[in-house]
Amino acid sequence: MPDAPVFSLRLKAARLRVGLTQMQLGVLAQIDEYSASARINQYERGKHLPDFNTAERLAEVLGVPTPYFYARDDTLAALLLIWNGIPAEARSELLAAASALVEASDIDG
Amino acid sequence: MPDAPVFSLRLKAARLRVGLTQMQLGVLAQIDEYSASARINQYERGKHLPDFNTAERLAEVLGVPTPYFYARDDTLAALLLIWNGIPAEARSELLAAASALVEASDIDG
DNA sequence: GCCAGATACTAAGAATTCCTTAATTCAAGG
DNA sequence: CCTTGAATTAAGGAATTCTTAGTATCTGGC
Repeated sequence: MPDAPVFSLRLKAARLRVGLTQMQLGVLAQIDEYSASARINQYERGKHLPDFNTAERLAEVLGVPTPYFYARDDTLAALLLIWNGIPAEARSELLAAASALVEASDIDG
Repeated sequence: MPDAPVFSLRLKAARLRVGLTQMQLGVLAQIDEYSASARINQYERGKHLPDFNTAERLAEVLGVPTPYFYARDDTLAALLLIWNGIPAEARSELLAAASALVEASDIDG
């Protein structure tokens, strides 16, 4: 299967990290138990993509921010994974650090 | 319109920042000129959502990372905006800073 | 106020995509 | 082998989006 959608790769990676089967993931994300397995498989194989609400439920179950599923850049994906693992205060610090980097790159071109 | 999809809000905000009309944005994102206006409008009004490929083209035109469209959290959305405005080296620094924050919050719980 | 052009917005059927169902394939143990 | 759980697939029904054509709203000039 050439060029699987980003969504497929990220979903599968996240599911395997957590250690769920396709069916388990689907059921936890409130998909009907009779179609849960097929649907998660279709997402991971790149056959279909879920709507946004489903994506959000999958993200919650897997402990990732929803945007993670849509991040083609691996470095950004890594950053998004970290985002969900730190408390609100640390998130603010991170945003401040990012703003500082903007200033820096603006200055020295 | 109660609870417009995140995508709608982010798309409109990004388009207005850049200063394009709905039609201009659609055409630049390679949508047929006869349907460009209607489609962008449907996205911004939350009537429909685009497929992933279209979302990526819109993101490129608007100078935002694709995941930005799916970020419900405003703080994360701000971070994603910064991401596209800094060079690769600064991105690595940001990821390193984020990793350091994980260590910190792991330690002092 | 009125007009004209640009921009935003909408309805509805055509086109496309996803979801459900039922079944098949694959892998690891016993 | 045989069984069992997990992964995978086909195909039609269900749901969504896209195209088309048109209406509405806004803005500047007169």
